[in-house]
Amino acid sequence: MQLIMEKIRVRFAPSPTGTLHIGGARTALFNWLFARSQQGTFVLRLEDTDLGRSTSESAQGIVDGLQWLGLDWDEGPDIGGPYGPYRQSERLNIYQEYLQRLLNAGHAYYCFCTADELRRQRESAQDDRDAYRYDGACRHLSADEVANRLAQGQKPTVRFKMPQQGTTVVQDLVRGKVEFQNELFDDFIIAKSDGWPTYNFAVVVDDHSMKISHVIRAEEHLPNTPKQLLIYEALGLTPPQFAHVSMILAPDRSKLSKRHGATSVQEFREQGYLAKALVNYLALLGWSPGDDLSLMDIGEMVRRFDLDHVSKSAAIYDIEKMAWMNGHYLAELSSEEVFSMIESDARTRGWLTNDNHDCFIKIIDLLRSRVRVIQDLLPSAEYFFTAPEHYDEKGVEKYFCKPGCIEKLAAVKSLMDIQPFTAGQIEDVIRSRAEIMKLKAADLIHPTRLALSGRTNTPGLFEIMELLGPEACSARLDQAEAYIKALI
RNA sequence: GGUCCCAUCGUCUAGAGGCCCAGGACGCCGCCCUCUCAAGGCGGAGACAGGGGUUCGACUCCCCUUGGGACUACCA
Repeated sequence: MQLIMEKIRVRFAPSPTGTLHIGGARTALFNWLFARSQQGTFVLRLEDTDLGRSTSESAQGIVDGLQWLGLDWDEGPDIGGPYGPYRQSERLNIYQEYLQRLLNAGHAYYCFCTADELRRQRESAQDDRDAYRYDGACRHLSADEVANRLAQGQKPTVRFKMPQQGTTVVQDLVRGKVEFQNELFDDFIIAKSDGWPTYNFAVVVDDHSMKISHVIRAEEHLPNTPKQLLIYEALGLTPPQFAHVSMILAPDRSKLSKRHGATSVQEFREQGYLAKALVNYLALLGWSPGDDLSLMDIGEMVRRFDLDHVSKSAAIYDIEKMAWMNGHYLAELSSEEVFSMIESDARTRGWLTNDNHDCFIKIIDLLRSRVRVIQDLLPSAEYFFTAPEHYDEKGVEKYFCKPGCIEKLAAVKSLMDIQPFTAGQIEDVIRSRAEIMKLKAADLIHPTRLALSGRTNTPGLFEIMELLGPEACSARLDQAEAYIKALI
């Protein structure tokens, strides 16, 4: 027997009240992967019914972030689609239509209690043993009474009439069967007094009218799901399938927030992380391909993605592993690609000029395996452009303060007329000189490195010397000699 | 407080009753390479939260405890 499956349609529905967090990015990624792996449709919907907090800048930031990650959508606010509009703020008439249906059928009612009254009730219930629930004061208002208050210009909210008994079962694709007692819920508000729907009502209307087949979203929405299910039922609609993915937590196991460092996609981007790395890392946070594979391009993820391997437990995000992955993807870029990513910064620093492009590429090749994020590359390249202003303290102690150091530096300096001045040549000459002096090559190399770069750890010394050129090398060796003499 | 979810190395995870005295990855440690630091290669330490069941057999199933998390708004 073959089941006729409806076309898979999923959505990512952020509220544009902030940046695209990595948690949201991962939810978007899972939806996207699911859609792409099932030949389904991925829709982007903006949940901007909170008029006070939603901003267009935030919406733009989210859109930019998704695009940067490479998560493209088939329908959305910018490109439209058959089930639009895709911005909740443009769907008021649709919500009102469904709201009216609920009102007419007696599944919802007007509530004239003010926000103030409600807040007071909630506060005084704080010390009680049980949870606060709306007392249903307006549930039984007569039709006349309602008409009267409406005529007076009072602006009511609309509440959903919660069944007082029975249980609602959420059949979750990652969590299995989850049951809720209806009596524990109160008559929650589905439309605010300004006429706009609240989240629990708007999602139902939107997911249904956009023909969403699978709702893949964060676990924090699981307790909302029974309310939504009851709305579907009251409306006589078939609900979509649900899959609640676990949360991403900060290293201290608390909910991710600004104090945990970079948490938004934008910040990672600015810090020099690669989209490929972020996508790969996020995919593995809460999902596993089933075998030992961990580095995957997005195509591989699409091929392997399935909801069965989405984990139920919360994941703590580990910046170390993220950085390692970034280093891996950084290594895969061509030098020119790395170059283009740091080009403007390099010009600003005055290091990149119109005629040192090739030299710059060589510097990138020397440094790239030594940094994990692109933004660290330039700061570690300073000595290629300016003579050291100070020398590493431990290095000074270890090399400069040792007897014979001046002689060693002088010996290297005497070699600066090497022809051609290439890494290979320089290495040959310095090594043989060390032999003549009955020294290990390292005895010449270490003080020279410190003299030229001010540091004890750098890429290969001979490559650095080639790029610096004989004049700069000589000058820096002189500078170091003067420094050492001043020490004594 | 109430409701719900979750629980394998420090972290991300594999594991769908015997294949597991538990596999991989990051990190950590050691070795190799080597002019240092990275990168790379090789090796090592490191976990089934606790207690009861069920079963010939439990990391896997059930219950309790403990611990974490989410929700409890005219936010989403």
